[in-house]
Amino acid sequence: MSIDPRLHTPVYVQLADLLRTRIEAGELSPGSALPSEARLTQEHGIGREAVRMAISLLRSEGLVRTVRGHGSYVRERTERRSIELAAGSAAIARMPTGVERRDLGLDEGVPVLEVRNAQGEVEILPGDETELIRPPR
Amino acid sequence: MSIDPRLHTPVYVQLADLLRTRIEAGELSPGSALPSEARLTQEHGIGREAVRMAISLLRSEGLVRTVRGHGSYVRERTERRSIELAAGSAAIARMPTGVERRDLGLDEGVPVLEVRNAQGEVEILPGDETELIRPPR
DNA sequence: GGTCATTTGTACGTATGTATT
DNA sequence: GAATACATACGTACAAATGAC
Repeated sequence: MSIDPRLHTPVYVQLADLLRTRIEAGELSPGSALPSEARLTQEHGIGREAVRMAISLLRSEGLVRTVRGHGSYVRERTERRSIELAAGSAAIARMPTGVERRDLGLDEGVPVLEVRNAQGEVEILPGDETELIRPPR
Repeated sequence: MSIDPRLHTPVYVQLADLLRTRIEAGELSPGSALPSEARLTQEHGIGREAVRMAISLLRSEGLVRTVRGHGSYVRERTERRSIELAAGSAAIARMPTGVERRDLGLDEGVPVLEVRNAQGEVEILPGDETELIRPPR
């Protein structure tokens, strides 16, 4: 599997597709490190910007987590706590603000659930650790 | 309000903060166009990459939508359809795959709701047009 | 603590491609 | 076709975080 700059598909998308395939195949397993930017740059003969855009794309999909000065890692599947949606409550999904992301310790590419109960009280829940349920009657 | 490259905060974050403030103040109202990349570059005396990173940040927060060859626009608040979470169902929030984004016509920075009913059937709903509710008893 | 190598982050410049008007 | 605007992609340089020693 290789990258061809002459194709219609942008180089960075080709690299993202390639890495995503390796992740989904389990070749890059949850928790394991992606090759460094330098390695990806050299091995595929492309520029660093294309490499960074590819990884940024995977981050925004919630597949990858990047630690500055350390590397990028395949995100592990988190445990989800089941939260019961109470009668008279409503929930929406949206991206967190910068403040919310810091407060909740959310990775990039992770939405939040905003739940509003019958009293109008709002709660913000981390999207990757929450499952909203309504119990069977 | 101005941008100072000497501050600890990166230039692109400063610009994003500045634009976000103007959006939240209503100075840049929903549907209206942000200044072009060229204008922002000139007016703030910064490079184009910093401008693009700022807008990219706002996009990932779901605040802004960018149309190639046209410009970037403040995203309008969409109407939300209320969907009842059925008994025995569960819902999670996550980012869409590339395919899902195209199929649902989602802007960047918009998550999906993945609802699984008691029969195990899965439905993917656009996060910016959906509100999950459980009716009052 | 301090230094070093590694790795990602920020920021600039330049050039060309592609979509819209 | 022309003008405008965003997208892709290269190169360069330096800053900042991390881990190893």
